Amino acid sequence: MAKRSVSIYDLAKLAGVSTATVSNVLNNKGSYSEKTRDLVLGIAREQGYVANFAAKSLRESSTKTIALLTPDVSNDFFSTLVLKVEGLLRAAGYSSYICNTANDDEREDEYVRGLISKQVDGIAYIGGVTRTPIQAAVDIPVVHIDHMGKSGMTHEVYVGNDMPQLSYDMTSTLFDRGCQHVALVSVSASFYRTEEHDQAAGYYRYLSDHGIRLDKNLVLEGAHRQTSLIEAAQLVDECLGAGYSFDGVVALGDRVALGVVNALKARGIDVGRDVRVIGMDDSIYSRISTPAISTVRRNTDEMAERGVSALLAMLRDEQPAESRIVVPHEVIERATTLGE
Amino acid sequence: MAKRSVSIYDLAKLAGVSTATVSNVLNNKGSYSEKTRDLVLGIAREQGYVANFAAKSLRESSTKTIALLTPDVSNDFFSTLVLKVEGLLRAAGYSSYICNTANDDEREDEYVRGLISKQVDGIAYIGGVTRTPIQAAVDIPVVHIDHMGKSGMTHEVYVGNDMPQLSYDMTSTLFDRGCQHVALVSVSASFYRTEEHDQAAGYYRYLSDHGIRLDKNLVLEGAHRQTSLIEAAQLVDECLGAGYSFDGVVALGDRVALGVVNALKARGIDVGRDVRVIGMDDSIYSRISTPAISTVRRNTDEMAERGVSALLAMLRDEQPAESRIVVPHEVIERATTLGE
DNA sequence: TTGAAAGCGATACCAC
DNA sequence: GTGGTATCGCTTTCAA
Repeated sequence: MAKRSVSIYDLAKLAGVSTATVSNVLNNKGSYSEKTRDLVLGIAREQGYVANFAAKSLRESSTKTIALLTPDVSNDFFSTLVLKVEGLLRAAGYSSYICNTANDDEREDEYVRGLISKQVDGIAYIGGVTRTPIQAAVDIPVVHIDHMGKSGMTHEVYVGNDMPQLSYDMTSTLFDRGCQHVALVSVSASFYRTEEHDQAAGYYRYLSDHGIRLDKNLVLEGAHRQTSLIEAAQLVDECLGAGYSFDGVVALGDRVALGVVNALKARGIDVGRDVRVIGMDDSIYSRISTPAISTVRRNTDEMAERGVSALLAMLRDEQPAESRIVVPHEVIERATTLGE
Repeated sequence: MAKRSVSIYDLAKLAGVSTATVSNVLNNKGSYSEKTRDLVLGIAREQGYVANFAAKSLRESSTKTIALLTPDVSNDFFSTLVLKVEGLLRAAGYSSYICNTANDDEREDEYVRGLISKQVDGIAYIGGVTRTPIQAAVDIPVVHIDHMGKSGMTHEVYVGNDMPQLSYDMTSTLFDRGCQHVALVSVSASFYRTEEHDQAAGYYRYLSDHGIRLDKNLVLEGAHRQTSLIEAAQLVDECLGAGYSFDGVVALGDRVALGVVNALKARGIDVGRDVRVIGMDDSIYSRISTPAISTVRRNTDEMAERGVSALLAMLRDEQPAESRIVVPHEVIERATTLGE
């Protein structure tokens, strides 16, 4: 297949100039007469010339390609970030590899080995949790989006929300509305348990800050063996079935929150009055629910933008201003906490 | 950055053999003694050698990379396919570029030009609609997943459902349950209007096959200016508000169906009895609804598998057995048509 | 302004 | 079984 495509050498021959000149013209580099430029460009166009990136990459040891590592693109929170990041990178002239790690260290290592071989210029680590120090392994710029970590390396940046503060704010929203017994529902949160990115930390801190006794029966954790929505509903159902009760729920994720709301409604509980619920992500799930679910906007667009520009800066060999970029979040109250 | 990585040449020098031998050992090709093999492999490992793919690609004119073109990865139907396809390709030793075309011809052309330059070995066109003949432009294998077209080219395969039949089955499901006036609700279906892939065709065909008069007031089309769920709800609301009525709804998509159900519920209509609704995709949206929404399973996993194996076959230069692969679909009835 | 030629890293043909 | 070397397509230095 592929009738050997035309090379810069062919163009040179046709134009009666050297490959050096052709290269210069094609890249707006060096100097050449307007005449040669038009000649070369004309021939290039008529021959349908397209540069061979493999050759260019080999020569320049830069592929203009970034790897997007994410646990699972089919998760809508991640895929929204992937979409945005890919778009921004494309605008900057980069292609993106998509790599689904399933949060599996081994698979991640495989990817990284492959990527270093494929000579990617940088890595955007979206929403995952590494136990392996990526940056050290690849020695190319790495940006972590939606995850905070301790950056030691020079070419590593973290962008994300202040998660402990975020869950703190969720919790305080409920108590401020008069809740007395607030449950915490999460699904697979353990994936996210790292020193600085503990999604649940704020819940615990709020309780201790306010001298409220932690009731472990109200901390419901699912292992994410099935859709988080279904699992969350089951957790709530079991808890209630076991005779425990609560009047507020901090749900770590809108899907989780929707599951909670559904489970409560199924038991005839008036969500928003009897029990208040708050989720996070401000995703479609919180909006399609009846009653509409209070949530926390995490500003993913800003995450993507700041992450990509930090990455691009590193690719230009600039030292990024900050190695940890905190994107603000914002509580959005809807019916499930307002009770209207 | 990147202390020039070790090359095959370095290995050769360290092992005291030629690059040819090293290459042979590394690729299990040609012949060499066991001793040299162990020596070379040992040194390669201790030097942390990784092949430079740019060089390999240049030499072999094959990048072991596939481009995934999709309108929008953040759409969960597409992203599920992307996830599956990427996984299968990875298992076969291919990396995947992710390209979001937004169904924009111009952007698509840009991508294609870039991809041909980046020397991708093949293209998986997922869920989009091309007006530009991709295959002709790139002259590499192309598989269209979730879209049927007329393949003329040798290296082009289409994989998807029989959409006209699918919507026919949706429609008949409703009439079989006793509906008399069935509406059709779609959002941005016009994107999909191609001769052989008209999502709505089966609706019209069912009506004419059964001598049922088409009521244009019951054909509700949205332009997808906002979330399809919201838009669908508005369409239904306007229709009802204008005094038209129906007792069945064919919704082209589960999100659309969910919007329809919400709109009906808001008006106090008993969904499943007064009005029956069927969606398609068997996505989470149909399952989280109360009442649960009847839908059509499209077997996306099978689509991905058959699409990828056809692509891999073409990459091996085999002629795929079929150039149009029809994946079976299956109506799944739930509360919104069963009325339980 | 233009060109000759070296070299990026790997493969493969052909001698030995 | 092993090695010398041309080659893939492009960029870039240095001379002319």
